[in-house]
Amino acid sequence: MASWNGAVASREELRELKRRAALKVAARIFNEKGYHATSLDEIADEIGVTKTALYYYFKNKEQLLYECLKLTYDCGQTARLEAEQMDGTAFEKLSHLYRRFMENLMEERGAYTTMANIRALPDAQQAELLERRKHLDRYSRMLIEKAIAEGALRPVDVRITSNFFLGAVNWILRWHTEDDAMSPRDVSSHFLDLFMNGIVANG
Amino acid sequence: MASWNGAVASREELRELKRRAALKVAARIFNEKGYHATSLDEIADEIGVTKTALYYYFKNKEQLLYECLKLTYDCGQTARLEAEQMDGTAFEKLSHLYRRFMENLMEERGAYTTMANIRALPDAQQAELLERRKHLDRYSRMLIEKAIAEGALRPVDVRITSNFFLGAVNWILRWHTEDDAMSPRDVSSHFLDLFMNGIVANG
DNA sequence: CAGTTTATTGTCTCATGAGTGAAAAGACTT
DNA sequence: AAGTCTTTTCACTCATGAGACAATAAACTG
Repeated sequence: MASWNGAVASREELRELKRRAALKVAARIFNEKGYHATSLDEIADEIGVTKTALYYYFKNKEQLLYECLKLTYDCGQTARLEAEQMDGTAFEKLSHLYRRFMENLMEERGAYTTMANIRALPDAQQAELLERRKHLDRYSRMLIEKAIAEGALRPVDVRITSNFFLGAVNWILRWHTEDDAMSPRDVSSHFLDLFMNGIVANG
Repeated sequence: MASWNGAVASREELRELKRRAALKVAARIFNEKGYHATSLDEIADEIGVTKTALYYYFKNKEQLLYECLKLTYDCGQTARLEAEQMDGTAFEKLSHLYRRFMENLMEERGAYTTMANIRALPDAQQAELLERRKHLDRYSRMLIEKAIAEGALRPVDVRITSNFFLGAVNWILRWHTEDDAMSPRDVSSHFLDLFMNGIVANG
């Protein structure tokens, strides 16, 4: 690959752009083959610089992982804040939360959804990410419960349902690439439809 | 942990039991933190032996990975063979395939569903596993298409639907532990129900 | 275009963890 | 209880990849 990118911008902006680009490349490879299987040399090669250059932008490899994982929860948080501001039923909020979460993940292209590797991080960062995950999870479960109470959803097991859908969502970044035939919007619509309505024919 | 296990059996049997036990431990840790993040020392420690002892049972670390991944497709294959032998609609076969695949995975406890790490294997083994995955995938997509033609399923996008459900299934081994409150049978029933019927209240 | 800051590289160290080989410990014969 | 397998360990090597540091190159000042 060539080098960083051809955009024209100020110093600070350029630096930020390069950081972003690096994060994006890192996230893509992490999603493809996993954090531990990815070497910094590999990421650097693909950008077109040497490993050492990466250290000018990131403290270390963990920092790269941390920021990718953080982006995952930024995507979730953005979606949650939007949902919280909506007025409407719990069902509508839940739909919005999930749809936007998926769209954000696919559009961002810098997120890494495999939480298993969180263990590689220092305790403080681990705790922060776990807390953010919990927060998102609590909100989503609360909405499911409310939507059941509303009568919009049938009385499913909240834990299982949550694990079911989260698994499907976490897997998206493994198979959906930037140049996929289907847009993030279409994928998330379809996923939401499958989640809400299942696949059996009605009636 | 103590050592291998207290069963009484013949030489050959004992050896096989130990192999199995090791595989089970390895798979659990792989599912927890990923293949590359797991050291042989760690696996050995948890069994109660030294790393070198593992080499008496397995050629190398790759072999361990290979056998865990292979078990995943053994689970799928068993389910497929059962489904193929059934008589009934494509819908019924599809249900059976998925249900048994999930149950087998959870009961087996030696499978590792993260195909990303397949790259760590030699080409021949990679090809074999990819072929087996393809086979399972083809069969499952064919059943979905047939079930749509039957009118049992609505006309969903087969690729997206398949990715959706497989993601959810692949994630199971990450959160379902042997001593989970819910049995494999219950989890798979619930998953199948969610997949088939979605979560919105009918009518 | 000399001087200063920013960005990148080349070379090196060092830790970790996979894999080896020889020795020891257990178990099983006769 | 000496002798032979089988199983496990101890002590080592060796490759890989993260990270440090000093030296260059590029870009921006006045």
